[in-house]
Amino acid sequence: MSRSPLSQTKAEAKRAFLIEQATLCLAQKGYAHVSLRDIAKESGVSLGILHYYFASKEDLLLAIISSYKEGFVAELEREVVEAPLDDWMASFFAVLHRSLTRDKDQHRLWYDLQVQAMYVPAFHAQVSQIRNRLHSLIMRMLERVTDADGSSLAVEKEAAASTLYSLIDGLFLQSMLSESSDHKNAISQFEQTFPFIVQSLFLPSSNVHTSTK
Amino acid sequence: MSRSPLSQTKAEAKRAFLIEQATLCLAQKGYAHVSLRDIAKESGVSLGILHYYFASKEDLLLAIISSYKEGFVAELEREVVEAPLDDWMASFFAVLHRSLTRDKDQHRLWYDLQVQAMYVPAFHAQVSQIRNRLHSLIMRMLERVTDADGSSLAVEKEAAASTLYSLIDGLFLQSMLSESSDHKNAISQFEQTFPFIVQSLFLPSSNVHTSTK
DNA sequence: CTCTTTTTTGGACGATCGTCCAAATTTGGT
DNA sequence: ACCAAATTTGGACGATCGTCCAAAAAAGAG
Repeated sequence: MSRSPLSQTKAEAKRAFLIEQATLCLAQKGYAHVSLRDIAKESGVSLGILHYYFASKEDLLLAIISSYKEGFVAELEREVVEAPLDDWMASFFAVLHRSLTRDKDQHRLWYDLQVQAMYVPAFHAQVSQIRNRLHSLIMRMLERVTDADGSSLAVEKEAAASTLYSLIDGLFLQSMLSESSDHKNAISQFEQTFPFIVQSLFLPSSNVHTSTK
Repeated sequence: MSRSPLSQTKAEAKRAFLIEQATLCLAQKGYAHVSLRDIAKESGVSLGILHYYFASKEDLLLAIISSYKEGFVAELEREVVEAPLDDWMASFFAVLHRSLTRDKDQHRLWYDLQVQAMYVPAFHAQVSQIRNRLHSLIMRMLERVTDADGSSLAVEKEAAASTLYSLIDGLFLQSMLSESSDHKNAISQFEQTFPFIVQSLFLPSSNVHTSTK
């Protein structure tokens, strides 16, 4: 009889391990310069294993993107939801700043995958799904703030969340691109302008917290 | 005697032609999926030609990036500088909107090259140079507006230009990523929020034109 | 232990990559 | 027309890619 009901969890665990290792390898070298042999060597397994757990390289990439969603986005959702409501913008900025400096390679990989999704249609659905989750995450955060302190948005919720998302995306990209030359400068500008722009999304008549300390 | 003084211009013309064809091919397939044979076939020349005019593939890529700078950025500079000062935001948005819909593949390539520059150090200098030009372009535009209608910026020029750059970058990326699903939605949100955010960069006491029509 | 199933290995396969070069061709000065 | 330089060709080279597979090794049920 089949042993799959018992060994299935073990197989999935190994599959998850391989996805994790592959993500690390991919974050280091980038989509264009990584090979299945790199991933296999980095994971300490043979090359054939990857084709045993994943049908093809494209299959592995899709699993990596999906895993990235469950990891990074879930963590971000938890941190944002659990963030204190008083001085929320400071804590929100702190989350972004910490993620930007600590998980730099992960974010670089995220932009890489997004760009690849523009060329490879097979990646488009997964990437779009993550972006939708991030978009709704930002929108829920905005709702949470407006509900708490009675403030209101200057534009409709969808537009405000979309704008804030684009701004954060652009600021992250800028901060990562200016690596050695003026990285700290970009970070400080990030810190200076981010709360300012966010504040402008709200109506000036409301009592929004703007402190960043 | 060497004929180089005369044929040099001809050689440079062919070099420029190859760069142009290579840019087109690269914009279609993306950095990760393009080969020198693709470029050669698309250009109607043999493979060896590319190594006759370019030392290596990396050399060709650098030439492409440099050519991209001279093309797109120069055009943008001309259009922005020549833009009318009255209702400047409307014309500025029009330039961005038209470039976003017409030169879509070019912009996609630009994000691709920026991401690759994060992995390949050899590309970093050229990409950073273009970004600096775009940054100063935005800053000059802001200066031009403030000088003309006597308004003033809410934050320092550097920070304002940096923020505006990041916002445009993020909006472009968002608009391109949401291709078939809600592309027009992203465009309309772009149109709705962009002048709003730009306006918030200026002090509310000034008489800034906010119309987008 | 025995046997079936699952897992893993190491290598082979054809395709394609960037690179390189000798020979053929074209070009332009004299 | 002649010749030397510049240009172009087509193919070869080794390396590496994703894919695939037969056989060995490991694992668990009986």
